[in-house]
Amino acid sequence: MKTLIKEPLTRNAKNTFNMIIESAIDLFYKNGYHGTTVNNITQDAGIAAGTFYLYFPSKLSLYKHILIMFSHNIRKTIAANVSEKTSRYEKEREGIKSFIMLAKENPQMYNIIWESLYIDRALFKDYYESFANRYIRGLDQSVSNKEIREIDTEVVSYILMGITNFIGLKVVLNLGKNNDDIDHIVDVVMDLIKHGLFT
Amino acid sequence: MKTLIKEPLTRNAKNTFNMIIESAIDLFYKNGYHGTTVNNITQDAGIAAGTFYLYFPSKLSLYKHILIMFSHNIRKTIAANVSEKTSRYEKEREGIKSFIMLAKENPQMYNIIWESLYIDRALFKDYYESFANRYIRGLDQSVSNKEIREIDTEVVSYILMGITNFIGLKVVLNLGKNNDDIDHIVDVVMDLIKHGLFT
DNA sequence: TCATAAACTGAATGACCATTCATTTTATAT
DNA sequence: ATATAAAATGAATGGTCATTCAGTTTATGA
Repeated sequence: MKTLIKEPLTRNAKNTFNMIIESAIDLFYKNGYHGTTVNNITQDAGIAAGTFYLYFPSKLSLYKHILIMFSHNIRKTIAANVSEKTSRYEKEREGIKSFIMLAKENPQMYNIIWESLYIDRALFKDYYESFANRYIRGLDQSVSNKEIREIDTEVVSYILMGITNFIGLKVVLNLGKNNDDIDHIVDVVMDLIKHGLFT
Repeated sequence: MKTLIKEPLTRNAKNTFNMIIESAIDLFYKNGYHGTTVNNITQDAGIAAGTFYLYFPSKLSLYKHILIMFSHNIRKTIAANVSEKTSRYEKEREGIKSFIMLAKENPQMYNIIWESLYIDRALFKDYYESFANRYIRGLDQSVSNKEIREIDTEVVSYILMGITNFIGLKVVLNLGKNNDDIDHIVDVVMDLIKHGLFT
């Protein structure tokens, strides 16, 4: 793969580089990848069309760069918050809550990551498989600790990612009602995970 | 909204109409909506480009028509299978399994529905909100029956949709391992929903 | 101050693609 | 057999858009 970006060298260039990224995040979110032209991005960033290609070899490479940024960001944020908790229950609660808060604060992130399924399927698969693998490792450890019951942790990791993602979707797109009280939503999730659904 | 389609009248025309839809489903799945041209579709269907516009006023209207077809199909299939079961537990199991089997057999369905988020956000919101509303109604009834604990059924409906969708995603995209034994996967889901995750 | 490299410009290019329409072919009903 | 409506054709149109490039401006360091 060709290099994704050409690093800006000077202070001014770094600034231009960042403005391109910020405009792109905003426009990809609002109008989607295909609904956003390179000229839209450069106009929004207040630069000439050609300047774009000083830093990114193509529109796709910019998209990939943004995806990788988000991916790092999510992992770092969640890992930092989760590591402060000790019990598996608290770790799980914190992981779910961190993700939903992140999604709520950066709705762009959410949309852009999912869209990768329609831009570069391999990228999407990679993203979720590596996310799942980290999850599985944590769950396996908790099974050893006897904090979690003996259960297929691979399937469980997709179950938990599914819950978190759809709750995030609900909050970000404001599906249904009551999307402001994140703590209540997380409580419901934890209640179900702890006690099950049935009487 | 302009009408989505112009109904074909004769036997031959119905055939042409169906070939357009089949080719489109296949190509939208393989290359995405934006990666598929109307000429791709007509070539695959073995007809002239102009013929397309006898039945669909635009590429988007074809996409919407397909989405509505799938939506009906999913609801009808799941509703039929679920109605054969009596207990909430069995209904839930059947609903999850039916969806995953459907997704496995029609991986196109899956991809095309999610892509609506990037083609027409209102369509996507509509799809999931109305799906959730049906789910909520069923859950509320089971709460009345005392088959399900007192719990926020709206949040629960998104939790369950999230689980089903991500498990479906895993199976369809073959994420991770062990994606052939659907019964085992459904067992894990039901185990978690019944007994919770923790010791 | 001057030379050099880095940044930047924006009009032009060429490929792509949804949609149209004048014309032809096919099926049907009397 | 003939008239009529329906179905089908496919080249042409017009607009969009990623990308290029020849030329200009700005910053830096000796």
